[in-house]
Amino acid sequence: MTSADLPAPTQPPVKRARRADAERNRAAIIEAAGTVFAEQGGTVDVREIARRSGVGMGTLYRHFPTKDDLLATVLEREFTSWLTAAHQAAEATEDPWEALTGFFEQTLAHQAGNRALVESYTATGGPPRVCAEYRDAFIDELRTRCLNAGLLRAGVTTADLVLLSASLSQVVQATGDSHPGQWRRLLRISLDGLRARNTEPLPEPEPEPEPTLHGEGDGGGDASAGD
Amino acid sequence: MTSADLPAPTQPPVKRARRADAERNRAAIIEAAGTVFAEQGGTVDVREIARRSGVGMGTLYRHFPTKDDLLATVLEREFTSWLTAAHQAAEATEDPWEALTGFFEQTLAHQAGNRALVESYTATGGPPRVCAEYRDAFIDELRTRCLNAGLLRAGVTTADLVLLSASLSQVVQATGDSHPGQWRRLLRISLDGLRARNTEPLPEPEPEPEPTLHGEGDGGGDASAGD
Amino acid sequence: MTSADLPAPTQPPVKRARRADAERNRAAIIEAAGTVFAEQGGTVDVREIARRSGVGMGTLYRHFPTKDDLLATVLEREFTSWLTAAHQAAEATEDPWEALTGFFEQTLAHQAGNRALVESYTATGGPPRVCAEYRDAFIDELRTRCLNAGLLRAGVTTADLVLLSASLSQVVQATGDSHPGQWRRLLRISLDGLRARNTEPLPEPEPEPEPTLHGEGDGGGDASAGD
Amino acid sequence: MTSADLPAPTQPPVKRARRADAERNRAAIIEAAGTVFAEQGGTVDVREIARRSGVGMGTLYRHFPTKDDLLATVLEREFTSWLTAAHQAAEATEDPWEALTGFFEQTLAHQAGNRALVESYTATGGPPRVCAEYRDAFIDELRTRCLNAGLLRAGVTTADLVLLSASLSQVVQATGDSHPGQWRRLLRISLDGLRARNTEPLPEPEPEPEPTLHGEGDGGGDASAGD
DNA sequence: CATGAATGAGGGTTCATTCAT
DNA sequence: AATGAATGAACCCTCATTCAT
Repeated sequence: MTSADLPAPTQPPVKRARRADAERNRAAIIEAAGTVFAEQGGTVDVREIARRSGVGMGTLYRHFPTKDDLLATVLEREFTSWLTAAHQAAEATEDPWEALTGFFEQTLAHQAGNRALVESYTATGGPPRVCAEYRDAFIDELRTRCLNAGLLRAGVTTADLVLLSASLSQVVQATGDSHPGQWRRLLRISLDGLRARNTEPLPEPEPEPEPTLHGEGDGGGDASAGD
Repeated sequence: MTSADLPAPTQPPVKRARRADAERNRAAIIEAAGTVFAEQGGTVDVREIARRSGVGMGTLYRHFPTKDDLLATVLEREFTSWLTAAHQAAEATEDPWEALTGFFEQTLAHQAGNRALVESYTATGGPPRVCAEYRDAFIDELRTRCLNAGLLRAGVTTADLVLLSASLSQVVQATGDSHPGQWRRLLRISLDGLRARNTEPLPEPEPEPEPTLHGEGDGGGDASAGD
Repeated sequence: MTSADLPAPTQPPVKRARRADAERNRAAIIEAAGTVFAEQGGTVDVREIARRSGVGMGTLYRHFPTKDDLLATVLEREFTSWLTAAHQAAEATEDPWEALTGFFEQTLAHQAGNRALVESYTATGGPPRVCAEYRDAFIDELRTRCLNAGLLRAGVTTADLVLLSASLSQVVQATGDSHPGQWRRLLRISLDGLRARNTEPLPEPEPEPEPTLHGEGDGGGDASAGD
Repeated sequence: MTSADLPAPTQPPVKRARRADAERNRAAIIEAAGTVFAEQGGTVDVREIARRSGVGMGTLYRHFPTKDDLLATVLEREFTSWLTAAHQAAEATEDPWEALTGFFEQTLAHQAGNRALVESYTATGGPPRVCAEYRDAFIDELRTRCLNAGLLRAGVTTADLVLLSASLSQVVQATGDSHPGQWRRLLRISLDGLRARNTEPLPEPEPEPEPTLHGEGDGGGDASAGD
């Protein structure tokens, strides 16, 4: 993933001299911000992040013109890395249902204890569009595999699955300290509700009010839990 | 302007009047706070509440020494009123499963759009102990009825149901504006996962880590979603 | 100027209790701000003003929601008090030309050393509309008196006089420390150029570009130096 | 990317190249700064200047140890070039009064729209000494020509003329957008006040207070508007 | 020497809480 | 007891200047 993987024998390693340092700072900021946002949520003092990154305020603001930009960046990275890992895990799993289960397990384990991440589900904006698209595509894949294998309840949409994961994430968050592991029970229950043996039709989703902002809504594969 | 202007010849003169006045103020504050917290969440400016209650800051702080105290009081009241209504509805319903379903429906309908209430699930603290106990007792009743009727999955605990309701509440909140009604699908899925036909055993809850703060947890009927 | 001047025997002196204090603070803020703005211009730290007023930041911002509001208020007050004094002096002066001269003298003496005031001529916005109108009306009066007495050069507009005063104010400012009194010479020169014995016609003012904001422009009595 | 890539066999090798490069940078900085300062005044972000010059911050600060130094340099250059042009124009004009008039016209036309230049009249410091001397000498020349031709009012000093030009410059600035051309009227008025037909003596300049900083001021040929 | 990233002291503004009236 | 003005510690962000590369 880093350019270290690519041999660059004939190129002058110039011009990236300062960039290296800056990149390290940027990384440090993102990492510190990730930690701090996860621990304390999106309302932390920016100074705290600067302090923990070991950089000055100016550096922080050079890299991220706004606190919200920083938060968005951090969330996007966490989203992406989570999705990547989840995707790989799912592809490595033969059994479709096991893949679905594993996805949820991984998701919840990953998001437990990340306050900012969970906050992002409630906050306006939600995950960045790109992530959401990627996520939806991936989840849709899982869904299709399970459907084709006759394992998934008829009528379950991608949006349902997305919402379910978001919903359970918040449970993980809420129970994280006092009842760790409790969420596995809920997950099992929900997944059992998704099994094909549940033949009752699901209630039709009401038509969306005004598609003012979110230009989705094809009725079948809709998603986007977080906005 | 004060009720002191009104002579109250036959009654113990001043004290009562004050009391009444104070009580009215307290009620006004709680009502306004309820509205405002529901609309804008727990981060609103206290002034907004004072303004809408028609009382001064001093009065507000006389009744509630802290913003958090006010919030806790408001939440407790909303919790209680919700539980009372839910309880009555449940008692009026013959069919146990219908009672359970109705409870969830009512809960989610009630909590949709109450930002502070939903926030309270994530925030440390959660609902006050008294409420939690009441709630747990009530839900346990629902659970037992369904169990006895052979409708509820074996091994489902009160805590599971509590968590489920909290979890779905957050979904309602998050999807409220963009996908209203979407939550009914999730609810159906979850409830189907709770049906007795699901015979797989649920994962055992791990033993609690350190009962540092919340001294509950009898192992079987434990609950308390919000801490 | 204070309500102490008005006897209020039959009214309850209630309800202004806190107001008195607040009013004193407000006055203190305005006075301190006046001083500080005059000394250092409009860029001073708000904290400095708070310090010199003896109030906290919150108090300052309670009275003036924005630094600019404070500045505007201060400027308006200074404008008004200056105009009032100038008006009275002019009315007390028989000779029209002497009235005009006195007005300029008073203006310049008053504005010498007030950085913020002079800055306001250059800054966008200028004096508040009301002040400008009052000022223009007053200057127009002076102008008419001189014209009727056959003392003022034909074709001189109110706007000319307004501009002249603004212009000389800046000279006073610029020369204040090093060449005090120097401005009197310029003033004399300018006034002599305004005398009726100068019979050459003045260049026509070009038509205004776009009357986007300032709804003036009757061609004859136009004014508004500061925008 | 540097000129070091170009071999310069027949010349003293490196040093000159550096010098040339540095000189080009310096010129670029000054030019960009001139534009930016003129457009936005002396408070612009130094980065803007660096960006427009195409040099890094370090280079900029190597050439000008302080933002103020850069500003001073820019102003000095603009002053000088303006004076040079004005001087030439004046020398090419036969009629002394026309020369004087032309000087003012040119000055005002030149300084209209140069925010920093006009700001410099109000700011402490003013134009650098050298410029002031040159300017004073030149204006004194104009003055003498007019005096000798019997066109200029008796007692008018160089300082008066300097101040007048500064004063009118600010008017131009202030009215530039809303009332363009308005300043010509004021200029005419002032010049008419300078004509020899005005025989009233001008008020004596008060003796200077303390020649703390600016050791000029012989009473007759004094000048220096900007401090 | 050039570069541009880093620094950090402010600057304007908000808001939970206190306190004089 | 009620009022609402006062408080001041934070908060987010900017920008002149320095410094490692």
